[in-house]
Amino acid sequence: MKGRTAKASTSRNTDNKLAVKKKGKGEKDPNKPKRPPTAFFVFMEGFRKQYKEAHPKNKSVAVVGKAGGEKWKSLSDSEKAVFIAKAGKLKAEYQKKIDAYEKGQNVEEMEEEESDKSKSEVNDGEDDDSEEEEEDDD
DNA sequence: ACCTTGATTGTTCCG
DNA sequence: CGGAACAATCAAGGT
Repeated sequence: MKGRTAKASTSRNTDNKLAVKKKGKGEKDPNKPKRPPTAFFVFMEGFRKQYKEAHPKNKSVAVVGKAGGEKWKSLSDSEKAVFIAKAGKLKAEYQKKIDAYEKGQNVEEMEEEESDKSKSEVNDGEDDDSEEEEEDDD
């Protein structure tokens, strides 16, 4: 959870007309990156396979979903941290893709005028190769 | 569609 | 104008 500490209700409304989001799924962007899997999904990726081996005759993903959810809650913080770390990396990469995607759509129409326009370089240097596997035994 | 949880996003309101 | 807080949508997996 980020800084979004869910406060129950601060009585901050007069008419209760809170966010009504629409699907707006009509937009088709070929370059639009999908959302990266959350820690739970990353965990599920392996869990599904595991479950499939334990129950090769199962066909419902729903069953695996429920089982995964329960297992997930049964994991220790340290174990979950492993997936969270992976999700964190994926999220970072996703943000990078989004950056590129937005820039691609933004060929022109730049509201932000930068006096200095000499900067149009995307970081291509990949040096982050430190595989860190922190496993903490409880 | 079933189903899970987390993350991102959109919307509204207060300072 | 910006952040805080909340509400809703979306991400995959297999038949």
